[in-house]
Amino acid sequence: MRNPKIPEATIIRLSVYSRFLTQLENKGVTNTSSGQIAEGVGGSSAQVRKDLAYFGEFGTRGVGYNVKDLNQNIIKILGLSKRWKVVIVGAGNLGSALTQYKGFKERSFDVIGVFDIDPTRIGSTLNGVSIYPVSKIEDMIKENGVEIGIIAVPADFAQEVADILVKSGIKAILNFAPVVISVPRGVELRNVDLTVNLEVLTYNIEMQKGE
Amino acid sequence: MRNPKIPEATIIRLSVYSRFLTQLENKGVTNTSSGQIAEGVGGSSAQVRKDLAYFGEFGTRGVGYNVKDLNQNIIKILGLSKRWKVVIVGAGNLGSALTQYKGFKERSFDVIGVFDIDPTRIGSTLNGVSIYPVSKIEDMIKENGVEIGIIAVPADFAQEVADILVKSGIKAILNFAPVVISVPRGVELRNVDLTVNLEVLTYNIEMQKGE
DNA sequence: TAGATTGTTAATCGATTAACAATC
DNA sequence: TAGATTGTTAATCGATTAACAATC
Repeated sequence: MRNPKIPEATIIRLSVYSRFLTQLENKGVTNTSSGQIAEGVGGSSAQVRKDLAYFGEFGTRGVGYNVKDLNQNIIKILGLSKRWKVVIVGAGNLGSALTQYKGFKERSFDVIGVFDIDPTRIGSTLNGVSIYPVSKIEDMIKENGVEIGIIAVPADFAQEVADILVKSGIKAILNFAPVVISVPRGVELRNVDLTVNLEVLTYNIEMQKGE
Repeated sequence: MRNPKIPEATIIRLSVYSRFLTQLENKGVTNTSSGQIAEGVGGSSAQVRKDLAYFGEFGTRGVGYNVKDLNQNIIKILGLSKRWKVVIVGAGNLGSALTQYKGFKERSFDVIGVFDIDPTRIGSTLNGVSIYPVSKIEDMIKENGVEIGIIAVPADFAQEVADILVKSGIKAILNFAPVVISVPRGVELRNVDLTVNLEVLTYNIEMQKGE
């Protein structure tokens, strides 16, 4: 294993570095440094170099990094040099917004189907993506080799949906429902928790006042 | 300062504990233990006790915790015993979904206005919340003492919107735009990064394959 | 009392930061 | 060569885990 326990925080930062490098590329910048990247993403240059060092040597001492090269390397590390098929379960407000979110396509994610239980929604399309009944999830995943599922249903149904996704062979789940769900080992799970994020803010606001 | 550097991870977990305790309350459960909470949220009992210990003694040795009491204490810690006014900037798909998101109200957040630059959107309402022109942000924040702003505009406009919010006296910002924005010290900032979350998943999927 | 479970301390683990030799 | 910046090691810092005395 050439992988000595890489912090998750490092992976998150690599993703942010990559986005920043893409910005530089678009501006026509060809060369950069750990200092410039750090400034662009709000970190330290030592941390940028450390994060990159887990995966190899991408720069030139005394010179810095080639923007395009480095970005391609990070994209490769993150697994984004291929396109990923994604299904979204829940075609409510949030599910619909996510389905139509342009940022996913730019970063190599293709939403190929949305699923709902509401018969009035089924059959219509969102930005060219069809809404199917939940009963079709398994076929869709198996026939297309879908590896990522997004859960955007109310909390009460989230575990049930997770179970369907797992049974269908999904590899990873991004959960937006405000509830803790459990999946077997081997299935990756991340939670995007909208209220938790706001609550960290309110805690911090109150702390400031109290100081 | 009776606040010896509390890890942000602790605050995030407290928010999740609180949600779990609310579930228990709704089921009519009156008493619980650090072990039960840990099981419910996928952590360890030692960590639950440690997290709570930063703020006081909420349990009884040999007995456990009173569900309602503990939840109220955590809610107080997080600053949620009052209601918070929130404005959302951006009435596109994501901003609209967030405006109509029911989970916020349940956790003491009231969205009192949405702002956009698109004249065709301005004047209509989303779930009873009016869409105003961006030029009205400052008045709205100042007149209502709004403390939290949510950014749901494209990346290119995010910094500009952040500047407006800051200038209007906002205390905290939740940023959904996929770009690093900067705010002065004293303004809290958190980022909810949709693509970064997917990219951590793809990295992990690829890692598993490689092992 | 015996059993259970907290609150807290100490030990461990892991991540970040600082420093600097290597080298372009 | 002198200046710049990387890659890497060692030092520091912080968070988690384990253990257990306190006590209901």
